[in-house]
Amino acid sequence: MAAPTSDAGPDRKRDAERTRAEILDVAIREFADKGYAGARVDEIAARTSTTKRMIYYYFGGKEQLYLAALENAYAVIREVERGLDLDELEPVTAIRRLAEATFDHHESHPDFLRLVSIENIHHAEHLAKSEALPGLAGPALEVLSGVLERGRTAGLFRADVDALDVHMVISAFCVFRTANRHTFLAIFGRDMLAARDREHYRTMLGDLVVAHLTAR
Amino acid sequence: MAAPTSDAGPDRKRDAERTRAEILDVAIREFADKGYAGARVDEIAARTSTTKRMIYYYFGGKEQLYLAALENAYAVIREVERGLDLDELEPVTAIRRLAEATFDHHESHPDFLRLVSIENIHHAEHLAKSEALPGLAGPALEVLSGVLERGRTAGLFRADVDALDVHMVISAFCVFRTANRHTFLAIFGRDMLAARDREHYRTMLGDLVVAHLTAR
DNA sequence: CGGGTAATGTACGAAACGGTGAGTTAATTG
DNA sequence: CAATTAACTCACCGTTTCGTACATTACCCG
Repeated sequence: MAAPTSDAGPDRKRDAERTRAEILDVAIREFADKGYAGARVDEIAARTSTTKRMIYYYFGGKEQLYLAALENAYAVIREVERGLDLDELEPVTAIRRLAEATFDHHESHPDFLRLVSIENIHHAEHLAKSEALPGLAGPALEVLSGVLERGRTAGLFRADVDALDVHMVISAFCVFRTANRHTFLAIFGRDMLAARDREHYRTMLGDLVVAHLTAR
Repeated sequence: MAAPTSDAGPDRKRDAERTRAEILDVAIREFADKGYAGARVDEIAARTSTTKRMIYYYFGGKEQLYLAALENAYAVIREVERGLDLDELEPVTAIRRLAEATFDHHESHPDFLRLVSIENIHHAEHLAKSEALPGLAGPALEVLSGVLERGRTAGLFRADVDALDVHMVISAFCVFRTANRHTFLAIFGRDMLAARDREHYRTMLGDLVVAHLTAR
């Protein structure tokens, strides 16, 4: 009489959604860790409580599984962006808040970044096939545009910086910090993700963006 | 009597160095394009004028070949850094020059960046084995430290920014622009490497760094 | 010029890998 | 309860892929 919500075990009931989700979860980690070509379908299967056959049953193949993992990662970051409410804040504070939210997300979701890096190595050819693609740009830019507009009319920000460029600077900083962590550590001996330097980098990002927007 | 320096052809003499160099050249492109696991030894061999056997003869195996490619890429960027002479320049100009040199190098050597990205996916485990590793940090930082010091004593720069952080910002910008080109294009419809925007990004990087250094 | 060695070409093996055919058990439904 | 379908298991296949044993050719030097 074990509850059907129990984790694993011999009395685990058949559950399509759970099985699918488990495969996807393991796949995200495996792809993020080894890259597309380096990931092994057999290995993914072995780390689940099901078999390799189920991967093909639910996803169709390695490539579709990878795409599903990638889309899932992007879906999560959109959640964060939507949850932000910056309209009430003073422009400079709002920009800082936005930068810090991006910073925090990248730090707490390292797999996302790794998948993006991997996707870039493959020239974003899988992402191009994704049906979710059109909706990906929206949230981040709309929020940012609003804040910039307010800052400009208040005479606080330069007029010649566009939203996409600001987004680029924020992303570049956060992406570099996590995506290039290992070579940076190997060469310069500094771990950009070390806990003790976290606040330093977090405020540095805010400083950087605000300085750029308010320069001259 | 064809010159032994001729490119290819039936009368090409035996030449160990040339063969080795040709393999390495092809390998760099192949690894940069497909990643470590995605690259195929047979494919690399096919693109050279020699055979797969030679790869094992000269390099020992796929992993050693990859490491050789990676080291070669790093060797090239150090050349650029050494060639810079910023001591005569006014600090603000010197910083701009340094940033632009990094910018230019990343633009003209896309393979280098891709190999670094790939190496990060593999947690820099190959780079850690490299004997060339200790010499990699030097040049870039020494030059930068000097400029910062001069800027500080001249009262131009903030006192609380260290060289490695500045280097990080410059790298982050340049790396993001090339390493994340494809997903950025797919999502936002802007090609960060488009020729028409080149000057825009180049001056933007200078603005960004200088604004950060001179803020407050 | 002839022996020796460095350089190169050929052909193949063994294991890894993505993918599938066909049957089996559990849930659902009339 | 029988029939139907969804979820799942197991064993297996063909190909790719890294690596190598072995034969062969060009070059150098006494």
